[in-house]
Amino acid sequence: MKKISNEDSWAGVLRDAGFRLTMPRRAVIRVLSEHREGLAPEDIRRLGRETHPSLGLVTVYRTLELFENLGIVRRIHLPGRRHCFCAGRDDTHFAVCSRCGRVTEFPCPGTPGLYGHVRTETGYAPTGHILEVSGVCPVCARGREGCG
Amino acid sequence: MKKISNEDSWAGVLRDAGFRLTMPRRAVIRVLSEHREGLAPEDIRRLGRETHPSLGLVTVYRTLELFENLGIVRRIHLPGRRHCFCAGRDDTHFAVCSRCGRVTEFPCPGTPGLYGHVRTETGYAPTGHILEVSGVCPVCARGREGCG
DNA sequence: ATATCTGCAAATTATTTGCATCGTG
DNA sequence: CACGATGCAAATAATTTGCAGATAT
Repeated sequence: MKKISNEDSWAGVLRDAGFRLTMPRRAVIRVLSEHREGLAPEDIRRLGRETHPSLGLVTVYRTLELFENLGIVRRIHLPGRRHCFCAGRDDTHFAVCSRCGRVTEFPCPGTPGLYGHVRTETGYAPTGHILEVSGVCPVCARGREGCG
Repeated sequence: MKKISNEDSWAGVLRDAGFRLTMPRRAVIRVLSEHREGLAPEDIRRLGRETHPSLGLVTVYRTLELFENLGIVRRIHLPGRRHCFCAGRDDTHFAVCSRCGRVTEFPCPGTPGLYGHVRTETGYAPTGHILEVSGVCPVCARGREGCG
């Protein structure tokens, strides 16, 4: 019994939402599926051209925006200024390796405690949150050569 | 006994770190002290010109970078793409009002639980984190006119 | 006095838009 | 076939750099 791959599952999300499964989108899906680190739009275009040589940067931007809206790609807010993107559902969070840039998803530790804390401290009624943890990934912690 | 104002305290940080307290920097400090919402560099320049008419956008960028490095100003990563800046120490977090954009600092709810969770789930050794909570601020929750 | 800081103009980088064409459903 | 999607070129927005002159200490 074949396990449904990440790529197949994304294709399903696209179709279910009424969007077409085109070659450029396939290329972007493949790139994001095969990489575990945050990628800038320009990186995605370059890597995507390995399988779809005519892939344009504009299409990458549009595809990322679409995938972000569909909840299957996440924008990463690195300490610096450039936005990166990564495969990931929008109910999870990311750990970002400060050595190699690898990104790993982890489930939300739970909001009740946090939201109660915020309500007490600020009076706000919380509705959502962004959480990113930076640290050293297992590969970098073990070997000296890192994982990049 | 006069309470040390935010502005005086910032001036102290600057001097202690060996930087000069110039008019443009005073202007930026004043703007950030007087506003409780995230401001884009362009906003800061416009508001800063009320007291220092020759304030340039480039200087605003450089000042924000300096203040961020000194740990007295924080970059806010809004859902969209534009970076905003806000007064705040770097050991706190922000609640951002989704209605009026007001930003309120709150103390970190504590990292041990979170970091243990991340370690278990990902194997990463956490060293820091970004946390932003979105919600409705008390002013917007009460009146209909919001606070903007 | 003098090294830091500033502001302008211009360069660079990031992102969006217009439009003719292409390709999926 | 029809409409959504693409890619290019160009427009716009965001940020950085070079440098001559101003200014805090």
